[in-house]
Amino acid sequence: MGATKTEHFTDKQNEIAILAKALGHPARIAIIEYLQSVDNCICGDIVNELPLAQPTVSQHLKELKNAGLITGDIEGNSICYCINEKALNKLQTYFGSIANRLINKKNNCC
Amino acid sequence: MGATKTEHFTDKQNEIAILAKALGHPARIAIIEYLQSVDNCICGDIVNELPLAQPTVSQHLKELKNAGLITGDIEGNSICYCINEKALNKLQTYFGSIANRLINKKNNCC
DNA sequence: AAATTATATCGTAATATTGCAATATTAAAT
DNA sequence: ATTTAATATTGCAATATTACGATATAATTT
Repeated sequence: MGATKTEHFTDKQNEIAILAKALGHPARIAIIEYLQSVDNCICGDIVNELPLAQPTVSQHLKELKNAGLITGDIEGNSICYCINEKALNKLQTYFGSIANRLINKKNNCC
Repeated sequence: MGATKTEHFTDKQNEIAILAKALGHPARIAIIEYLQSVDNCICGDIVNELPLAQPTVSQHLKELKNAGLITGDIEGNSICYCINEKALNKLQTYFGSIANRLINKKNNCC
């Protein structure tokens, strides 16, 4: 054991869980916030921005990329990492619809 | 090593990461969706609803509770688990503002 | 071509997560 | 008081994550 039983859940549930999991680390939240704050997605400055060693940052970037939250394009010597807007929109829409449905609910005991 | 270096990140970053991490498993997404779908937050039916053993479900519920995403109130013999709307709203607001700021940005290279 | 710069990968130690059987706890029903 | 029911906790094995030093790779500059 130790591995998640993904096959028992729906594609949508797995998809959202993968996105949420990728954002389930403060360094990766910090990376997203940094990418969102800079205009020119000045790539590898992320390493300087974060309080972690270069290989660790590289690993976090890989996880964000695997989850589909960012893209990484080769730009000569360096790499241009950018937020994938679609993935962020998915999360916004998902949590939005859950939050909205909660508002329209009379909760008997909560 | 092996432990997350939370002290290097902001409270907000850690807070969002904790919420996202708690939702980073399809079983816990399924639990949230179930709680949101039932009107009466009929508690321990979650165990019957999920394709996992009772102790495993109990553990997932505990993690959601620790993250502040659900509450668990004793209701006689059983326990009434309910979604904490505030936590869901936090996520919606957070991803909403990131997504919105992305729209208002001219991306030079993405 | 050699040196430099930017990034990724490997290897590994420390720690965390996932899952469940067995068992404990607690309240309700008999 | 026992039994039943609902849920939590313990203990453990399998696996995953986090972090980083050392090293590899690949493009750029000298």
